[in-house]
Amino acid sequence: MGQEKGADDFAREDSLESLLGYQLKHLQSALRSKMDETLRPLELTTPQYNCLEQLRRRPGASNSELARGAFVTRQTMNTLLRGLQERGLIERPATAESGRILPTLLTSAGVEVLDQAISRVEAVSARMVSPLDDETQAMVTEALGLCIAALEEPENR
Amino acid sequence: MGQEKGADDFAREDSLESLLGYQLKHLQSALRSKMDETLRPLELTTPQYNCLEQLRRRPGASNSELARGAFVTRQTMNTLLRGLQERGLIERPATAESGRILPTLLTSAGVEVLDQAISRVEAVSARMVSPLDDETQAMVTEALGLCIAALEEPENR
DNA sequence: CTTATGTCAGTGAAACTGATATTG
DNA sequence: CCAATATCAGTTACACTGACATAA
Repeated sequence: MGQEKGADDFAREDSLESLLGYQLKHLQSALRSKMDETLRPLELTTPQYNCLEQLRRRPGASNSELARGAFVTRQTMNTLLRGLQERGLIERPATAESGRILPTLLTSAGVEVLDQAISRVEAVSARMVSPLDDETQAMVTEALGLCIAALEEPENR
Repeated sequence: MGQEKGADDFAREDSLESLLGYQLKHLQSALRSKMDETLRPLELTTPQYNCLEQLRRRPGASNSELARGAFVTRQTMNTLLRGLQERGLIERPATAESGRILPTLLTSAGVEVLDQAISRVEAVSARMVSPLDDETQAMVTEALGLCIAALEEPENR
């Protein structure tokens, strides 16, 4: 069957900008697949992992804080958190000590699962960037950061 | 309120590789938001746009072909196509001429909507890459391509 | 009064897996 | 028999908007 087309062939003969957008989508899709795959044995999805991983770095974060870090609404994050709480991976006080914020913490079970998850995800991550030397990697990261800023800056005001 | 945290602050003090993954997610999220926003007046979602745009470059593509190009399953693409067909933006023959492939084509209404969509999306795309000179842009695109290949190559076989 | 938070409710587009039929 | 296609059916994790109460 000669007419088999790899996914990449679809992007050819197009402008440079849209190619970058396409590559972005392609890479994100591939990364998401591999992450889901490597996390499946732990019964974690990628969004769940991201949530736990954020909590490792920011213990006691609030729901809204986590939502911002994951680029979703409070409501969406709340759904994620409830699932993780039911599984005993995180805990939140029933009532707020001050204000409305309910600081979220990893349970020991959560830490345990997360540790395994991290090592698996790191392997995927390392594989992804393996073709890039440190300099290139840093440059790409910086370039992406510039793109983010350009998209997010308020345009006319 | 001094403890307000921008989304970026969450990624600090972490390894270089995961930072790239995080930037990737962040940029993709921002791009998706802006695209949805700019496409909303046309009542198109980003996946729908991607589907139409693919059809512009590959008129007569089959469902499976489009699915591969969008990194989704045939079933998912089929759902998208049905929606677009009901709106009269695409057309597919009711029966296959040969084999089971039903070649999909843009209708004139589809072309019309797509033209408007493209110019809007191009504006977003241009804004995204505006901080990068052509050389950097090309290098980033190439680097991302290498990452994709590294993730997708069969590992142990 | 304004802003940020948590949460309930409803909804929805998009993704998945599984199974079936057909064609080459 | 095998591989690729199309498609039906069912499910689900995520994501959204809207609304409301509460706290600073």
